[in-house]
Amino acid sequence: MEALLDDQVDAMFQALADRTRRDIVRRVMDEELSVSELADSYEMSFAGVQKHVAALERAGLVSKRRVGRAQIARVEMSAIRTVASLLNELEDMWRARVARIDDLLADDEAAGR
Amino acid sequence: MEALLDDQVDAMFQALADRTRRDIVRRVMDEELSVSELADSYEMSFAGVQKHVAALERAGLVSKRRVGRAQIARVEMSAIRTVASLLNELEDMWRARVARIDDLLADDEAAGR
DNA sequence: CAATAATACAACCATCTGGTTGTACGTCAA
DNA sequence: TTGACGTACAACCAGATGGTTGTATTATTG
Repeated sequence: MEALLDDQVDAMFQALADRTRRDIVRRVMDEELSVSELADSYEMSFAGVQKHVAALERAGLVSKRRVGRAQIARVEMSAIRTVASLLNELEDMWRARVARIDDLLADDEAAGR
Repeated sequence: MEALLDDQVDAMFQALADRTRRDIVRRVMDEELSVSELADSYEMSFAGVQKHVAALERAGLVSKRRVGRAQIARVEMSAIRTVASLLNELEDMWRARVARIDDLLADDEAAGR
């Protein structure tokens, strides 16, 4: 397991806390797209979209490769999985807590109420 | 399935994009705690912690119940699961995409390269 | 080489954020 | 009833965010 720095986790959640960036992630997950192809999908300026892609890249959720004069964005699925597992681990903690409480109740029962 | 509004998703990711708030979630998941009990764990002012709890509550990740003069915070696990499933769905999309590409390659193979 | 396309980035702006202090209000204890 | 406790919230501040326009850089095309 990689030890995740708080700064990195902050950046990942922050990057996902914007609907345009979440949409970019979904679109790029479906097929790799250049920054200008992405920009065509949104009302905002090219520079606006470019900044969003840069934010996703800083967070490690997206990477780019140069093809001619285009920069092709692709999703870094491992980073997405990292974020997902942070939340899935909470689910595990929760189940452990519920089990713990159930045990306590069972003990009370066994000890004669 | 509940249709999730972008505003709500924004708020949930945003709430999780702060290390103090993520820590509060973890601590409150382990055991319910009052706002002042929580506040004792952090360097910042009581009001600072109170605002963080309020942000988590606005995002629906935490709820509070009054006990005497204390407000006891508890995690809304269903909301955490909602966020987790948004990311887990991306994993499903990814697997579908990979399968699609594998099929294309298999077709090429079958069609004699 | 000149012109255009795709990108990056600086500078700017309004708004949001994460923190602070101070004040007000409901609840418990003496 | 009077304090003290636990909480909420307003006002304020510095710095981040999400958008804009304008300019510079690099790569392709005629």
